[in-house]
Amino acid sequence: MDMRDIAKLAGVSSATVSRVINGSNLVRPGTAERVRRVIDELKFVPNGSATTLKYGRSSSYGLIIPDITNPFFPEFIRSFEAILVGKNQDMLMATTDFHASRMQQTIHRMLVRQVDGVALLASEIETEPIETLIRNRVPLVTMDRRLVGRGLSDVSIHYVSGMIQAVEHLKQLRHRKIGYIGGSAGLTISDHREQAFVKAVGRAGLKVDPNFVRVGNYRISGGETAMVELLEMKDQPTAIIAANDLTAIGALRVIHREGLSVPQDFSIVGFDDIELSDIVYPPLTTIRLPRHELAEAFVMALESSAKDPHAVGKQYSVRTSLVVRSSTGPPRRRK
Amino acid sequence: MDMRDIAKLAGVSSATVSRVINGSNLVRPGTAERVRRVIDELKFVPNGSATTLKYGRSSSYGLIIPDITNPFFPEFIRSFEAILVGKNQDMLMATTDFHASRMQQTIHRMLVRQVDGVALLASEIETEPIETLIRNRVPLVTMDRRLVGRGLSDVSIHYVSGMIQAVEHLKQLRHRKIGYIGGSAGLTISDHREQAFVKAVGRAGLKVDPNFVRVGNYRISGGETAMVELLEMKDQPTAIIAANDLTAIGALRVIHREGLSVPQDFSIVGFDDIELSDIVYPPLTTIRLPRHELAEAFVMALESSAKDPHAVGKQYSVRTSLVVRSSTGPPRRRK
DNA sequence: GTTCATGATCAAAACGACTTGCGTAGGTGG
DNA sequence: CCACCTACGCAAGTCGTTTTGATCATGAAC
Repeated sequence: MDMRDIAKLAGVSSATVSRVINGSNLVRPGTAERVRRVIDELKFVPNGSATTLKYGRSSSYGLIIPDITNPFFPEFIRSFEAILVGKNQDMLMATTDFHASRMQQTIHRMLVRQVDGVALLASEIETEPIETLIRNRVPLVTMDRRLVGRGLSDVSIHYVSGMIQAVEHLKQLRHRKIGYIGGSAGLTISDHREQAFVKAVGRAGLKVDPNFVRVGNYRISGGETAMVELLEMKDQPTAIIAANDLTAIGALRVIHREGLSVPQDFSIVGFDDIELSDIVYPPLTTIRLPRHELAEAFVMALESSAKDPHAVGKQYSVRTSLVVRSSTGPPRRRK
Repeated sequence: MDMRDIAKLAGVSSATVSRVINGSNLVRPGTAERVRRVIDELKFVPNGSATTLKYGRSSSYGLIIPDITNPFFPEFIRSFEAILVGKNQDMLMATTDFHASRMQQTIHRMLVRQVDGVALLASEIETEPIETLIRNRVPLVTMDRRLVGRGLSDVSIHYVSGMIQAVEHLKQLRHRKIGYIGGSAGLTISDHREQAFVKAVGRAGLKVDPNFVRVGNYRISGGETAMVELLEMKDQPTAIIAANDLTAIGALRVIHREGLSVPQDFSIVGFDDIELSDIVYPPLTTIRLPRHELAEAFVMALESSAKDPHAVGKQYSVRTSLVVRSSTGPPRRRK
């Protein structure tokens, strides 16, 4: 069943049917009504690939994320999808599982599908896949890469704002030795978070002890490993800020496993504010990264680039802020 | 850039390019190599909508889920996507957020996109959207609906196997009063879980006290509300099985909040075995629903239906089994 | 009653990949 | 030297929608 069948049954041409579907005002109300009735009766659904072929745009955006198992992403996707649905756009989601080859494959698939733009939240961002997209005139929006260009926008996260609040909060509780468990080594996004930490500590007039700064992997396991290392040290921090909530939860588990408690023995601060952080025990003090605003920024960036793929993209920014719960408190007087 | 440009540059006709891409043996190796080189150099990507239009199939499957925020689904999606990637199929994901209107919208979008099949894991399954798909000859695979037909398959979950193990486990610990917190009222999938519970308790020679059976909403909040109700009762169960892990975690939180402890005051058993269940305190004893096998069953069903959309679908089944952790133990001797 | 304007509708071309039947240029074997 | 085969070119047609320049109908103006 195609548009011509509808046209025949409604006694019009396929051009008129097309006009009715797309809401052109060049059709008499009576004719339009007749056509609509036939469409409803036959439950006609237009063939999207024909439209895409003809029109060159698919009304869909690609979304590439590293790991859907990290609760941060589902919460982001939820907002992202909801916004797109309101704009009659589809979402083509793909995960890379941190593999460069998956990334290549994924981008190729997005090109085949003629997506109108790609939101790239994967951390292992390399130049090659990005160039592939740009060359094919597919607008790209990255997260926290802080570079823009033709058809290339970026949504950066203002880590420092939340980080300063966190350090200030810990300082007021009389913490002086603050540790940090980062993300995976070598990712720019991890660097940004760590730099924000260093900056915030400096601004608070405290010192960063390099021994208190460890790497993780953005997952629970990384937080665990790093915390084990910290516990083996003679001199230990009294408070720890983690690169994300999962890392913080990993640290939490190790502390409990060792018979120590939070916040008495260690204060812990996470990052992201995933739903989970309010569920673990004790509920996590964390730096909130607002998912909905992030999703909104991405969609805005995608839309404006899709409208004019030739234009130079914009730099967007999303602020962070501290959410105080129960995993932070005054340090125990030890020694 | 299209196939003809490639043809021109390689000094062949577009027919030959097509033959090369699709691996026909009617091309001399040397020629094929030359064509391939041009494709690589220009990073040519064929236009998927043209192919879809011509062939009527899009090499993509739709996936509809109710709530991506429930960790069960990301874990499922992860497997589902990985399997599809291996088969060069794309995934069009959509969430309904439990709204029937979203479901309608979603299905319409899948039809427009010419998906080769739809995996429907949304619980609020109604007949209308299903009929729409069947009418358009789009193979459909449902979860736990236990109905098959032309182009309609089903993957059912064998709740009873795991449920019997759970009840048996509790019985051996000397529990006699076992409660149940279900899913949302009125969903068939909730009924199946509850029936499995009733059946398992009966088989263990115990009685089901209707007062001990409560409804939830598959989320933490539902588990909390139900647990509050149970705690207000004079006569209380000593063990509780929940319809999913989130519900169990909700119950857990209320118990802790009331200063009681698990498993001393209550034994708790969850359902799903999401990663989270190993992270909460105490780690949850739960009935494992293997996500990867579930995803495999879905893909198998989709593939066989896509091959022959006219054939009657099959009924698949995935078994469940108990995972014992620390949220279950002997009941405290009260009264 | 003819002319014109205007609005509604039509027919045909275009989008890009793929197929196919037929034609032909080379090379090989007998 | 003829027959045969292989590897390709060529050109036309397909998929379903959108868009275009062209045409038709209707009514108003003269």
